Amino acid sequence: MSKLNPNISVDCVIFGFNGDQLYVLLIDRENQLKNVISEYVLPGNLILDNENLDMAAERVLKELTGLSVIYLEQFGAFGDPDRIKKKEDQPWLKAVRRNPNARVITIGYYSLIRMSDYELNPSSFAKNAKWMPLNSVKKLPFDHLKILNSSVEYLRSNTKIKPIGFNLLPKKFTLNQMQKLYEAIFDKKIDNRNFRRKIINLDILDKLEEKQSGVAHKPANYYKFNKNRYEKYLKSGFFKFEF
Amino acid sequence: MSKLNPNISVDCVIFGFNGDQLYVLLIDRENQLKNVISEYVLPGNLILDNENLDMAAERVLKELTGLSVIYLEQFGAFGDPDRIKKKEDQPWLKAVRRNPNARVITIGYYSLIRMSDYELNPSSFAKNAKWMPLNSVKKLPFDHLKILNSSVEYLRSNTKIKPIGFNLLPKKFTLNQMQKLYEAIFDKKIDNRNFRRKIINLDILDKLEEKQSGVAHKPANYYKFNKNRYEKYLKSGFFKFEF
DNA sequence: TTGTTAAAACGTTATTATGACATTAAGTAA
DNA sequence: TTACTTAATGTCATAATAACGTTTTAACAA
Repeated sequence: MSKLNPNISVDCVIFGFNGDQLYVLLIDRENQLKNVISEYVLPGNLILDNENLDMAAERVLKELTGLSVIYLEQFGAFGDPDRIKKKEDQPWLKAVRRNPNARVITIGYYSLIRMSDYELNPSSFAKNAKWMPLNSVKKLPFDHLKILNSSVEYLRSNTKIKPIGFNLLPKKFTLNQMQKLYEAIFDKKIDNRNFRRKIINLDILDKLEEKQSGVAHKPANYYKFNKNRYEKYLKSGFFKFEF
Repeated sequence: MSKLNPNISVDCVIFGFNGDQLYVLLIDRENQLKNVISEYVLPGNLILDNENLDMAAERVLKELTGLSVIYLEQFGAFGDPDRIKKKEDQPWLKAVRRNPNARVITIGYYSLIRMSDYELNPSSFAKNAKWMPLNSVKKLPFDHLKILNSSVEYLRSNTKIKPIGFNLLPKKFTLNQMQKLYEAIFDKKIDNRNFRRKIINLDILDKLEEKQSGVAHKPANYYKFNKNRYEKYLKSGFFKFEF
Protein backbone atom coordinates (compact mmCIF):
# COMPACT_ATOMS: atom_id res chain seq x y z
CA MET A 1 0.00 0.00 0.00
CA SER A 2 1.41 3.34 -1.04
CA LYS A 3 1.53 6.60 0.84
CA LEU A 4 -0.02 9.90 -0.07
CA ASN A 5 2.53 12.43 -1.17
CA PRO A 6 2.01 15.41 1.13
CA ASN A 7 3.09 18.01 -1.42
CA ILE A 8 1.32 17.14 -4.64
CA SER A 9 -2.35 17.00 -5.47
CA VAL A 10 -4.54 16.84 -8.53
CA ASP A 11 -7.76 18.73 -9.11
CA CYS A 12 -10.35 17.83 -11.69
CA VAL A 13 -12.57 20.16 -13.63
CA ILE A 14 -15.35 18.11 -15.17
CA PHE A 15 -17.46 19.99 -17.65
CA GLY A 16 -20.91 18.73 -18.41
CA PHE A 17 -23.36 19.76 -21.08
CA ASN A 18 -27.09 19.29 -20.89
CA GLY A 19 -28.02 20.58 -24.32
CA ASP A 20 -28.26 24.11 -23.13
CA GLN A 21 -25.49 25.28 -20.87
CA LEU A 22 -22.19 24.16 -19.44
CA TYR A 23 -21.96 22.79 -15.93
CA VAL A 24 -19.04 21.97 -13.72
CA LEU A 25 -18.94 19.10 -11.26
CA LEU A 26 -18.28 20.11 -7.65
CA ILE A 27 -18.26 18.13 -4.44
CA ASP A 28 -19.38 19.15 -1.00
CA ARG A 29 -16.39 18.94 1.25
CA GLU A 30 -18.64 18.87 4.29
CA ASN A 31 -19.69 15.39 3.39
CA GLN A 32 -16.15 14.20 3.45
CA LEU A 33 -15.75 14.93 7.12
CA LYS A 34 -17.70 16.37 10.00
CA ASN A 35 -17.44 19.82 11.62
CA VAL A 36 -16.52 21.44 8.33
CA ILE A 37 -19.00 23.88 6.91
CA SER A 38 -20.71 22.91 3.71
CA GLU A 39 -18.89 24.21 0.71
CA TYR A 40 -18.41 23.04 -2.82
CA VAL A 41 -14.95 22.46 -4.20
CA LEU A 42 -13.35 20.91 -7.24
CA PRO A 43 -12.83 17.21 -6.74
CA GLY A 44 -9.18 16.83 -5.88
CA ASN A 45 -6.76 15.21 -3.49
CA LEU A 46 -3.16 14.31 -2.83
CA ILE A 47 -1.51 11.82 -5.15
CA LEU A 48 -0.11 8.48 -4.12
CA ASP A 49 3.61 8.07 -4.25
CA ASN A 50 3.49 5.21 -6.72
CA GLU A 51 1.01 6.51 -9.26
CA ASN A 52 1.54 8.91 -12.12
CA LEU A 53 -0.37 12.14 -12.40
CA ASP A 54 -2.90 10.92 -14.94
CA MET A 55 -3.71 7.90 -12.83
CA ALA A 56 -3.99 10.04 -9.75
CA ALA A 57 -6.52 12.30 -11.43
CA GLU A 58 -8.56 9.30 -12.52
CA ARG A 59 -8.46 7.70 -9.11
CA VAL A 60 -9.28 10.86 -7.18
CA LEU A 61 -12.17 11.67 -9.43
CA LYS A 62 -13.54 8.17 -9.09
CA GLU A 63 -13.17 8.18 -5.31
CA LEU A 64 -14.83 11.53 -4.84
CA THR A 65 -17.60 11.39 -7.40
CA GLY A 66 -17.95 7.81 -8.57
CA LEU A 67 -17.17 9.00 -12.07
CA SER A 68 -14.97 7.02 -14.42
CA VAL A 69 -13.91 9.36 -17.14
CA ILE A 70 -12.21 8.11 -20.26
CA TYR A 71 -10.07 11.08 -20.97
CA LEU A 72 -8.68 13.62 -18.55
CA GLU A 73 -6.37 16.24 -19.95
CA GLN A 74 -3.79 18.15 -17.97
CA PHE A 75 -4.11 21.89 -18.34
CA GLY A 76 -1.78 23.43 -15.78
CA ALA A 77 0.07 23.36 -12.50
CA PHE A 78 -0.81 25.70 -9.68
CA GLY A 79 1.74 26.31 -7.01
CA ASP A 80 1.40 29.55 -5.10
CA PRO A 81 2.90 28.92 -1.67
CA ASP A 82 -0.21 30.33 -0.04
CA ARG A 83 -2.80 28.71 -2.28
CA ILE A 84 -4.26 26.70 0.59
CA LYS A 85 -3.37 29.06 3.41
CA LYS A 86 -6.63 30.98 3.63
CA LYS A 87 -7.94 30.96 7.19
CA GLU A 88 -11.37 29.65 6.22
CA ASP A 89 -9.84 26.61 4.55
CA GLN A 90 -7.89 25.49 7.61
CA PRO A 91 -10.60 23.51 9.44
CA TRP A 92 -11.09 21.27 6.46
CA LEU A 93 -7.37 20.78 5.98
CA LYS A 94 -6.91 19.94 9.65
CA ALA A 95 -9.73 17.46 9.43
CA VAL A 96 -8.54 15.55 6.41
CA ARG A 97 -4.81 16.06 6.03
CA ARG A 98 -2.16 14.32 8.03
CA ASN A 99 0.05 17.37 7.51
CA PRO A 100 -2.32 20.30 7.10
CA ASN A 101 0.42 22.87 6.84
CA ALA A 102 2.38 21.26 4.05
CA ARG A 103 3.01 23.19 0.91
CA VAL A 104 0.85 21.62 -1.78
CA ILE A 105 1.00 22.26 -5.48
CA THR A 106 -1.75 20.91 -7.62
CA ILE A 107 -1.99 19.70 -11.20
CA GLY A 108 -5.21 20.58 -12.98
CA TYR A 109 -7.03 18.09 -15.19
CA TYR A 110 -10.18 18.59 -17.13
CA SER A 111 -12.67 16.55 -19.05
CA LEU A 112 -15.96 16.92 -20.84
CA ILE A 113 -18.82 14.52 -20.41
CA ARG A 114 -22.46 14.04 -21.23
CA MET A 115 -24.27 14.98 -18.05
CA SER A 116 -26.92 12.40 -18.72
CA ASP A 117 -24.34 9.62 -18.46
CA TYR A 118 -23.61 10.71 -14.97
CA GLU A 119 -27.14 11.40 -13.90
CA LEU A 120 -28.24 7.99 -15.06
CA ASN A 121 -25.57 6.09 -13.17
CA PRO A 122 -25.36 7.70 -9.78
CA SER A 123 -22.87 6.02 -7.52
CA SER A 124 -22.96 6.05 -3.76
CA PHE A 125 -20.78 9.13 -3.99
CA ALA A 126 -23.22 11.00 -6.09
CA LYS A 127 -24.92 12.60 -3.16
CA ASN A 128 -21.77 14.58 -2.47
CA ALA A 129 -21.36 15.70 -6.04
CA LYS A 130 -23.33 18.35 -7.80
CA TRP A 131 -23.49 19.92 -11.22
CA MET A 132 -23.25 23.68 -10.97
CA PRO A 133 -23.97 25.93 -13.96
CA LEU A 134 -20.59 27.24 -14.94
CA ASN A 135 -21.82 30.82 -15.09
CA SER A 136 -23.10 30.68 -11.55
CA VAL A 137 -19.82 29.73 -9.93
CA LYS A 138 -18.45 32.96 -8.55
CA LYS A 139 -16.57 31.81 -5.50
CA LEU A 140 -14.72 28.64 -4.51
CA PRO A 141 -12.42 27.70 -1.64
CA PHE A 142 -8.64 27.62 -1.99
CA ASP A 143 -7.53 28.82 -5.41
CA HIS A 144 -10.17 26.71 -7.08
CA LEU A 145 -11.78 29.64 -8.84
CA LYS A 146 -8.46 30.47 -10.45
CA ILE A 147 -8.05 26.85 -11.46
CA LEU A 148 -11.57 26.77 -12.86
CA ASN A 149 -11.08 29.96 -14.83
CA SER A 150 -7.85 28.67 -16.19
CA SER A 151 -9.53 25.49 -17.33
CA VAL A 152 -12.25 27.45 -19.09
CA GLU A 153 -9.66 29.46 -20.96
CA TYR A 154 -7.92 26.27 -21.88
CA LEU A 155 -11.16 24.71 -23.04
CA ARG A 156 -11.92 27.69 -25.24
CA SER A 157 -8.48 27.79 -26.83
CA ASN A 158 -8.70 24.13 -27.46
CA THR A 159 -12.13 24.34 -28.98
CA LYS A 160 -10.85 26.87 -31.47
CA ILE A 161 -8.29 24.49 -32.87
CA LYS A 162 -9.83 21.09 -32.31
CA PRO A 163 -13.32 19.71 -32.76
CA ILE A 164 -15.37 19.08 -29.68
CA GLY A 165 -18.49 17.24 -28.78
CA PHE A 166 -17.65 13.60 -29.04
CA ASN A 167 -17.87 13.15 -25.29
CA LEU A 168 -20.42 15.87 -24.69
CA LEU A 169 -23.18 15.28 -27.18
CA PRO A 170 -25.45 12.24 -27.40
CA LYS A 171 -24.36 9.54 -29.82
CA LYS A 172 -26.75 11.01 -32.34
CA PHE A 173 -27.52 14.67 -32.23
CA THR A 174 -28.82 17.53 -34.29
CA LEU A 175 -26.74 20.31 -35.74
CA ASN A 176 -28.57 22.75 -33.55
CA GLN A 177 -27.61 20.81 -30.45
CA MET A 178 -24.04 20.99 -31.58
CA GLN A 179 -24.32 24.68 -32.25
CA LYS A 180 -25.67 25.20 -28.76
CA LEU A 181 -22.64 23.43 -27.38
CA TYR A 182 -20.34 25.81 -29.19
CA GLU A 183 -22.45 28.74 -28.07
CA ALA A 184 -22.23 27.53 -24.49
CA ILE A 185 -18.48 27.17 -24.62
CA PHE A 186 -17.84 30.54 -26.19
CA ASP A 187 -20.75 32.15 -24.45
CA LYS A 188 -22.00 33.84 -27.59
CA LYS A 189 -24.54 33.50 -30.38
CA ILE A 190 -23.46 31.97 -33.66
CA ASP A 191 -25.05 32.44 -37.07
CA ASN A 192 -26.65 29.11 -37.84
CA ARG A 193 -26.09 29.11 -41.59
CA ASN A 194 -22.40 29.81 -41.21
CA PHE A 195 -22.07 27.33 -38.39
CA ARG A 196 -23.64 24.57 -40.41
CA ARG A 197 -21.54 25.28 -43.44
CA LYS A 198 -18.35 25.29 -41.46
CA ILE A 199 -19.04 22.11 -39.55
CA ILE A 200 -20.33 20.26 -42.58
CA ASN A 201 -17.26 21.26 -44.59
CA LEU A 202 -15.00 19.96 -41.85
CA ASP A 203 -16.46 16.63 -42.76
CA ILE A 204 -16.38 15.18 -39.29
CA LEU A 205 -20.11 14.37 -39.22
CA ASP A 206 -22.15 11.64 -40.81
CA LYS A 207 -25.75 12.49 -41.58
CA LEU A 208 -28.10 9.77 -40.40
CA GLU A 209 -31.38 8.71 -41.96
CA GLU A 210 -33.14 9.19 -38.69
CA LYS A 211 -35.01 12.35 -37.72
CA GLN A 212 -36.39 13.70 -34.52
CA SER A 213 -39.93 12.57 -33.86
CA GLY A 214 -42.73 13.77 -31.70
CA VAL A 215 -41.64 17.39 -31.79
CA ALA A 216 -44.17 20.06 -32.58
CA HIS A 217 -42.17 21.51 -35.41
CA LYS A 218 -40.06 20.43 -38.33
CA PRO A 219 -38.02 17.50 -37.08
CA ALA A 220 -34.26 17.87 -37.17
CA ASN A 221 -31.96 15.42 -38.84
CA TYR A 222 -29.69 13.41 -36.63
CA TYR A 223 -25.96 13.34 -37.14
CA LYS A 224 -23.17 11.38 -35.57
CA PHE A 225 -19.45 11.95 -35.45
CA ASN A 226 -17.27 10.21 -37.95
CA LYS A 227 -14.75 8.92 -35.46
CA ASN A 228 -11.85 8.63 -37.88
CA ARG A 229 -12.07 12.11 -39.27
CA TYR A 230 -12.85 13.55 -35.87
CA GLU A 231 -9.72 12.04 -34.42
CA LYS A 232 -7.66 13.12 -37.37
CA TYR A 233 -8.59 16.70 -36.51
CA LEU A 234 -8.04 16.06 -32.81
CA LYS A 235 -4.46 15.28 -33.63
CA SER A 236 -3.74 17.85 -36.28
CA GLY A 237 -6.08 20.63 -35.28
CA PHE A 238 -7.83 22.66 -37.94
CA PHE A 239 -5.58 25.65 -37.93
CA LYS A 240 -5.84 28.08 -40.75
CA PHE A 241 -2.59 29.84 -40.02
CA GLU A 242 -0.28 27.39 -41.67
CA PHE A 243 2.43 27.70 -44.23
CA MET B 1 15.99 30.83 4.69
CA SER B 2 13.59 28.44 3.08
CA LYS B 3 13.93 24.73 2.49
CA LEU B 4 13.95 22.85 -0.77
CA ASN B 5 10.79 20.88 -1.32
CA PRO B 6 11.94 17.30 -1.88
CA ASN B 7 9.06 16.39 -4.19
CA ILE B 8 8.73 19.22 -6.65
CA SER B 9 11.14 20.54 -9.24
CA VAL B 10 11.08 22.79 -12.26
CA ASP B 11 12.87 22.22 -15.55
CA CYS B 12 13.55 24.89 -18.11
CA VAL B 13 13.67 24.51 -21.86
CA ILE B 14 15.35 27.59 -23.28
CA PHE B 15 15.16 27.85 -27.04
CA GLY B 16 17.67 29.99 -28.84
CA PHE B 17 17.78 31.10 -32.44
CA ASN B 18 20.91 32.10 -34.31
CA GLY B 19 19.36 33.14 -37.58
CA ASP B 20 19.50 29.66 -38.95
CA GLN B 21 18.45 26.91 -36.60
CA LEU B 22 16.95 26.39 -33.18
CA TYR B 23 19.10 25.54 -30.21
CA VAL B 24 18.30 24.41 -26.72
CA LEU B 25 20.27 25.36 -23.65
CA LEU B 26 21.67 22.44 -21.66
CA ILE B 27 23.97 22.27 -18.67
CA ASP B 28 26.65 19.78 -17.85
CA ARG B 29 25.70 18.11 -14.62
CA GLU B 30 29.26 16.94 -14.13
CA ASN B 31 30.29 20.47 -13.39
CA GLN B 32 27.80 20.68 -10.62
CA LEU B 33 29.47 17.98 -8.61
CA LYS B 34 32.37 15.60 -8.81
CA ASN B 35 32.40 11.87 -9.58
CA VAL B 36 29.43 12.18 -11.88
CA ILE B 37 30.02 11.51 -15.54
CA SER B 38 29.69 14.42 -17.89
CA GLU B 39 26.24 14.64 -19.31
CA TYR B 40 24.03 17.44 -20.48
CA VAL B 41 20.62 17.96 -18.93
CA LEU B 42 17.90 20.55 -18.95
CA PRO B 43 18.55 23.18 -16.30
CA GLY B 44 16.26 22.29 -13.42
CA ASN B 45 16.12 21.79 -9.71
CA LEU B 46 13.88 21.43 -6.69
CA ILE B 47 11.72 24.38 -5.73
CA LEU B 48 11.93 26.25 -2.47
CA ASP B 49 9.01 25.89 -0.11
CA ASN B 50 8.24 29.58 -0.09
CA GLU B 51 8.42 30.43 -3.77
CA ASN B 52 5.82 29.95 -6.45
CA LEU B 53 6.49 27.87 -9.53
CA ASP B 54 7.23 30.77 -11.84
CA MET B 55 9.72 32.22 -9.41
CA ALA B 56 11.32 28.84 -8.93
CA ALA B 57 11.85 28.46 -12.67
CA GLU B 58 13.40 31.91 -12.88
CA ARG B 59 15.68 31.30 -9.93
CA VAL B 60 16.81 27.85 -10.97
CA LEU B 61 17.57 29.01 -14.49
CA LYS B 62 19.56 31.94 -13.16
CA GLU B 63 21.49 29.78 -10.72
CA LEU B 64 22.39 27.16 -13.26
CA THR B 65 23.07 29.23 -16.35
CA GLY B 66 23.38 32.85 -15.29
CA LEU B 67 20.47 33.65 -17.55
CA SER B 68 17.76 36.08 -16.55
CA VAL B 69 14.84 35.48 -18.80
CA ILE B 70 11.95 37.83 -18.99
CA TYR B 71 9.26 35.38 -19.75
CA LEU B 72 9.06 31.73 -18.87
CA GLU B 73 5.90 29.91 -19.78
CA GLN B 74 4.66 26.76 -18.13
CA PHE B 75 3.92 23.98 -20.59
CA GLY B 76 3.29 20.87 -18.54
CA ALA B 77 3.80 18.74 -15.46
CA PHE B 78 5.68 15.46 -15.59
CA GLY B 79 5.13 13.00 -12.84
CA ASP B 80 5.84 9.39 -13.69
CA PRO B 81 6.84 7.70 -10.41
CA ASP B 82 9.95 6.32 -12.07
CA ARG B 83 10.98 9.37 -14.04
CA ILE B 84 14.24 9.72 -12.10
CA LYS B 85 14.70 6.08 -11.20
CA LYS B 86 17.00 5.04 -14.04
CA LYS B 87 20.12 3.39 -12.71
CA GLU B 88 22.50 5.67 -14.57
CA ASP B 89 20.94 8.74 -13.01
CA GLN B 90 21.44 7.58 -9.44
CA PRO B 91 25.05 8.72 -8.86
CA TRP B 92 24.13 12.28 -9.69
CA LEU B 93 21.04 12.18 -7.51
CA LYS B 94 23.01 10.76 -4.60
CA ALA B 95 25.60 13.45 -5.04
CA VAL B 96 23.27 16.43 -5.09
CA ARG B 97 20.03 15.47 -3.39
CA ARG B 98 19.48 15.27 0.31
CA ASN B 99 16.84 12.64 -0.37
CA PRO B 100 17.85 10.94 -3.62
CA ASN B 101 15.01 8.44 -3.54
CA ALA B 102 12.18 10.88 -3.14
CA ARG B 103 9.44 10.91 -5.70
CA VAL B 104 9.87 14.13 -7.69
CA ILE B 105 7.43 15.60 -10.15
CA THR B 106 8.61 18.43 -12.31
CA ILE B 107 6.93 21.41 -13.89
CA GLY B 108 8.22 22.34 -17.33
CA TYR B 109 8.84 25.93 -18.37
CA TYR B 110 10.06 27.23 -21.67
CA SER B 111 11.30 30.44 -23.14
CA LEU B 112 12.74 31.78 -26.35
CA ILE B 113 15.73 34.06 -26.49
CA ARG B 114 18.19 35.62 -28.88
CA MET B 115 21.27 33.50 -28.58
CA SER B 116 23.47 36.51 -29.12
CA ASP B 117 22.17 38.09 -25.93
CA TYR B 118 23.45 35.16 -24.00
CA GLU B 119 26.68 34.71 -25.83
CA LEU B 120 27.57 38.34 -25.36
CA ASN B 121 27.00 38.31 -21.62
CA PRO B 122 28.49 35.11 -20.36
CA SER B 123 28.24 34.77 -16.63
CA SER B 124 30.50 32.69 -14.47
CA PHE B 125 28.04 29.87 -15.01
CA ALA B 126 28.34 29.97 -18.73
CA LYS B 127 31.07 27.39 -18.84
CA ASN B 128 28.60 24.78 -17.63
CA ALA B 129 25.95 25.75 -20.13
CA LYS B 130 25.90 24.95 -23.80
CA TRP B 131 23.68 25.59 -26.75
CA MET B 132 22.85 22.36 -28.52
CA PRO B 133 21.20 22.30 -31.94
CA LEU B 134 17.69 21.09 -31.25
CA ASN B 135 17.83 18.53 -34.02
CA SER B 136 20.96 16.95 -32.61
CA VAL B 137 19.53 16.18 -29.18
CA LYS B 138 18.61 12.52 -29.33
CA LYS B 139 19.18 11.41 -25.77
CA LEU B 140 19.00 13.06 -22.37
CA PRO B 141 19.09 11.79 -18.79
CA PHE B 142 15.94 11.28 -16.71
CA ASP B 143 12.80 11.96 -18.74
CA HIS B 144 14.31 15.12 -20.15
CA LEU B 145 13.93 14.04 -23.74
CA LYS B 146 10.22 13.57 -23.18
CA ILE B 147 10.05 16.99 -21.56
CA LEU B 148 11.98 18.54 -24.41
CA ASN B 149 9.78 16.93 -27.04
CA SER B 150 6.72 18.06 -25.22
CA SER B 151 8.01 21.62 -25.16
CA VAL B 152 8.70 21.54 -28.88
CA GLU B 153 5.17 20.40 -29.56
CA TYR B 154 3.91 23.15 -27.33
CA LEU B 155 6.08 25.71 -29.09
CA ARG B 156 4.75 24.64 -32.46
CA SER B 157 1.12 24.73 -31.43
CA ASN B 158 1.66 28.11 -29.94
CA THR B 159 3.41 29.45 -32.99
CA LYS B 160 0.43 28.49 -35.09
CA ILE B 161 -1.90 30.67 -33.10
CA LYS B 162 0.33 33.44 -31.83
CA PRO B 163 3.07 35.50 -33.42
CA ILE B 164 6.62 34.74 -32.45
CA GLY B 165 9.97 36.37 -32.78
CA PHE B 166 9.90 39.32 -30.45
CA ASN B 167 12.38 37.66 -28.10
CA LEU B 168 14.16 35.63 -30.73
CA LEU B 169 14.98 38.01 -33.54
CA PRO B 170 17.23 41.05 -33.36
CA LYS B 171 15.50 44.37 -32.71
CA LYS B 172 15.56 45.02 -36.42
CA PHE B 173 15.49 42.14 -38.79
CA THR B 174 14.69 41.20 -42.36
CA LEU B 175 11.63 39.32 -43.49
CA ASN B 176 13.85 36.50 -44.61
CA GLN B 177 15.34 36.20 -41.14
CA MET B 178 11.86 35.96 -39.79
CA GLN B 179 10.92 33.39 -42.35
CA LYS B 180 13.93 31.33 -41.36
CA LEU B 181 12.76 31.40 -37.78
CA TYR B 182 9.39 30.00 -38.80
CA GLU B 183 11.08 27.43 -40.97
CA ALA B 184 13.30 26.41 -38.05
CA ILE B 185 10.36 26.04 -35.70
CA PHE B 186 8.23 24.03 -38.10
CA ASP B 187 11.20 22.34 -39.65
CA LYS B 188 9.98 22.92 -43.17
CA LYS B 189 10.37 25.23 -46.15
CA ILE B 190 7.93 28.07 -46.63
CA ASP B 191 7.06 29.86 -49.86
CA ASN B 192 8.56 33.31 -49.49
CA ARG B 193 5.87 35.25 -51.35
CA ASN B 194 3.10 33.71 -49.32
CA PHE B 195 5.01 34.14 -46.09
CA ARG B 196 5.61 37.79 -46.73
CA ARG B 197 2.03 38.47 -47.64
CA LYS B 198 0.71 36.70 -44.59
CA ILE B 199 3.03 38.37 -42.14
CA ILE B 200 2.61 41.80 -43.69
CA ASN B 201 -1.16 41.46 -43.61
CA LEU B 202 -1.03 40.56 -39.94
CA ASP B 203 0.24 44.08 -39.53
CA ILE B 204 2.54 43.35 -36.63
CA LEU B 205 5.63 44.71 -38.36
CA ASP B 206 6.85 48.22 -39.04
CA LYS B 207 9.02 48.66 -42.09
CA LEU B 208 12.12 50.71 -41.32
CA GLU B 209 13.97 53.09 -43.62
CA GLU B 210 17.18 51.23 -43.01
CA LYS B 211 18.54 48.52 -45.24
CA GLN B 212 21.22 45.93 -44.93
CA SER B 213 24.62 47.17 -46.04
CA GLY B 214 27.83 45.52 -47.08
CA VAL B 215 26.14 42.48 -48.50
CA ALA B 216 27.08 41.32 -51.98
CA HIS B 217 23.54 41.31 -53.23
CA LYS B 218 20.38 43.33 -53.07
CA PRO B 219 20.18 44.58 -49.49
CA ALA B 220 17.12 43.57 -47.49
CA ASN B 221 14.86 46.03 -45.78
CA TYR B 222 14.85 46.00 -42.01
CA TYR B 223 11.65 45.61 -40.06
CA LYS B 224 10.80 45.79 -36.40
CA PHE B 225 7.87 44.51 -34.43
CA ASN B 226 5.02 46.85 -33.67
CA LYS B 227 4.80 46.03 -30.00
CA ASN B 228 1.16 47.02 -29.57
CA ARG B 229 -0.21 44.99 -32.41
CA TYR B 230 2.12 42.12 -31.64
CA GLU B 231 0.86 41.93 -28.10
CA LYS B 232 -2.72 42.25 -29.20
CA TYR B 233 -2.24 39.06 -31.18
CA LEU B 234 -0.34 37.44 -28.32
CA LYS B 235 -3.47 37.83 -26.24
CA SER B 236 -6.13 37.05 -28.79
CA GLY B 237 -4.31 34.71 -31.11
CA PHE B 238 -4.94 34.85 -34.83
CA PHE B 239 -7.29 31.96 -35.11
CA LYS B 240 -9.23 31.57 -38.25
CA PHE B 241 -11.71 29.08 -36.89
CA GLU B 242 -14.00 31.52 -35.19
CA PHE B 243 -17.72 32.07 -35.32
C1' DT C 1 32.86 49.77 -67.00
C1' DT C 2 31.00 45.76 -67.54
C1' DG C 3 29.60 41.29 -66.32
C1' DT C 4 28.74 38.01 -62.64
C1' DT C 5 26.78 36.59 -58.50
C1' DA C 6 23.44 36.25 -54.78
C1' DA C 7 19.74 37.22 -52.25
C1' DA C 8 15.57 40.46 -52.05
C1' DA C 9 11.36 41.82 -53.68
C1' DC C 10 7.42 41.46 -56.09
C1' DG C 11 2.22 39.95 -58.71
C1' DT C 12 -1.28 36.99 -60.75
C1' DT C 13 -4.63 33.66 -60.95
C1' DA C 14 -7.71 30.11 -59.69
C1' DT C 15 -9.75 28.29 -55.70
C1' DT C 16 -11.65 28.24 -51.24
C1' DA C 17 -13.36 30.37 -46.90
C1' DT C 18 -15.73 33.96 -44.76
C1' DG C 19 -19.44 37.07 -42.87
C1' DA C 20 -23.73 39.09 -43.35
C1' DC C 21 -28.28 38.43 -44.22
C1' DA C 22 -34.10 36.37 -44.72
C1' DT C 23 -37.17 32.91 -46.32
C1' DT C 24 -39.25 28.43 -46.79
C1' DA C 25 -40.18 23.64 -44.94
C1' DA C 26 -42.09 20.20 -41.95
C1' DG C 27 -44.08 18.67 -38.42
C1' DT C 28 -47.69 19.07 -34.01
C1' DA C 29 -51.51 21.10 -31.65
C1' DA C 30 -55.51 23.68 -31.36
C1' DT D 1 -57.21 24.81 -41.58
C1' DT D 2 -54.61 27.58 -39.24
C1' DA D 3 -51.19 28.84 -35.99
C1' DC D 4 -46.98 27.75 -34.05
C1' DT D 5 -42.26 26.35 -33.64
C1' DT D 6 -37.91 25.04 -34.88
C1' DA D 7 -35.10 23.12 -39.00
C1' DA D 8 -33.08 23.95 -43.14
C1' DT D 9 -31.43 26.34 -46.88
C1' DG D 10 -28.74 30.13 -50.66
C1' DT D 11 -26.42 34.26 -52.33
C1' DC D 12 -23.19 37.63 -52.76
C1' DA D 13 -19.37 40.46 -51.91
C1' DT D 14 -15.03 40.14 -49.77
C1' DA D 15 -10.93 37.99 -47.94
C1' DA D 16 -7.56 34.29 -47.63
C1' DT D 17 -5.08 30.74 -49.71
C1' DA D 18 -1.74 27.94 -52.57
C1' DA D 19 1.02 27.60 -56.42
C1' DC D 20 4.13 29.61 -59.34
C1' DG D 21 8.99 32.79 -62.00
C1' DT D 22 10.94 37.07 -62.91
C1' DT D 23 13.09 41.36 -61.95
C1' DT D 24 15.85 44.27 -58.85
C1' DT D 25 19.80 45.82 -56.33
C1' DA D 26 23.86 45.78 -54.47
C1' DA D 27 29.03 44.04 -54.20
C1' DC D 28 32.76 42.30 -56.39
C1' DA D 29 35.90 40.65 -59.97
C1' DA D 30 37.69 40.95 -64.42
